[in-house]
Amino acid sequence: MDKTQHTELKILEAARLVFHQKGFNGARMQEIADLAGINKALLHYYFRNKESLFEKVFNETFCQMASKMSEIFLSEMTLMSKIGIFVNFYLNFISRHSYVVQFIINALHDKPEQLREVILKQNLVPELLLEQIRKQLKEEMGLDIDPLHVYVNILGLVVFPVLAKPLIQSMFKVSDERMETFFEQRKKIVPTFIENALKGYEKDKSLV
Amino acid sequence: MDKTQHTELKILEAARLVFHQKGFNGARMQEIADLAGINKALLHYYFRNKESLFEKVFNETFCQMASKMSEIFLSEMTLMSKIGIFVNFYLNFISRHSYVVQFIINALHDKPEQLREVILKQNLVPELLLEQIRKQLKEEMGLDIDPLHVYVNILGLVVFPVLAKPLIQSMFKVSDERMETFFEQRKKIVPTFIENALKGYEKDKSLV
DNA sequence: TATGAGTTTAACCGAATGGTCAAAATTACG
DNA sequence: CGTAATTTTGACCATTCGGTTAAACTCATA
Repeated sequence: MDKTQHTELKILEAARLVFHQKGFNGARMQEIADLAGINKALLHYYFRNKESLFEKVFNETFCQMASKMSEIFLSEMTLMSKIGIFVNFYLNFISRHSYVVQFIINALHDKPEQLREVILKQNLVPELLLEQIRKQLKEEMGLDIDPLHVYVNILGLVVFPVLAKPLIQSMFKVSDERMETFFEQRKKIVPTFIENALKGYEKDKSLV
Repeated sequence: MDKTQHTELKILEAARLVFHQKGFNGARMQEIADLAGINKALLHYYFRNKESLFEKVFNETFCQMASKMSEIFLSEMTLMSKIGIFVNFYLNFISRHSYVVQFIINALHDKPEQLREVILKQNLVPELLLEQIRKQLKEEMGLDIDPLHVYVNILGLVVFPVLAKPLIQSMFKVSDERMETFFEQRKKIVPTFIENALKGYEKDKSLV
């Protein structure tokens, strides 16, 4: 059937918008129904309840993020190229989907378990990603650093400014326009920052 | 009267706990009342409504964070010493108050305006902080980098891992104990990472 | 001890919200 | 076309939740 798929898609799209912006607690089933242009009862006809609808949206969103991350970091390039591409891609992606990261972090904060089943169901193997980074750190830069720290550093430099955007803006009176150039600048600054940092480790390898 | 202050403090303490962990939407006035060991009506006797109670908690929490940041970065030390101390202090503080950052970010996401009045009321001048960093970058390291980028980088490296703790743990199957040593390691890794990165810029000052 | 302001409580209210149900509309199909 | 299955709707329900009210209790003080 075509029509039922169409409504289901419309519901999911509406749910995505509302859940991303307001989170589980802030979202209203009525608002999702309205946005999808349907009756609230129909919402429950397609998705048993709020939880299951939220779960669908969460899985979908998380997979989208995670698969792109894997794709980049498991590809055939130098580590520094990957980092450059990653930073660039995510700063673009996130500015168009600014709620996504906060959505994921909040969802996981409330229900940390829900991630493992997604990972299993989607055959994601995050450990491979770390192993790949470790290998490239060693082979390309002669570094014996814990890849998790490096990975978390990269994510932090990219993701945090997006999360903290409202904080930064109202704290330092940054206009929307200047904020946009700020993010644009980071596409260059962050990769250089990371490269400098990693190259600095080569000289003294003492620290873990 | 002593008794009234006592109840007010008990309320604020309870409200802090609940709001920090569950946010505005997730928090229930009843739960706060229970935790404070009082009647729900008494809650509204001391604080007009949920919003005003939340605002109190938010202001208090934010000021606590911000004032310590200012204190460190406006003190008389080299920039690198400040960074070391900052990283150390916040990794300790945050691990004991793990919800605080997420609480602030979420609150600001929902109501970005509420920050400015806090800043004004508390006489915080965030611009001074940036100016100080700019000056020290220039004088101590010969760098002409936008201090906002540097500041955001520092925050990102410290704060993001805390926000993403549940993500990291379930994604890479990290045990609670290993997570604790992970944060402990960062007290050394992050300052070195930043120092390396900044020193790397000295060689080619081309980038913004 | 009587008074009155300040404090605390139990009971209650109205609106919002997630969810249900039975009937109506639409579609699939023999 | 007729009938059964699927899809959609409006009305409705139970519960939760923020907030109110009026009465009761506490306690300082005159």
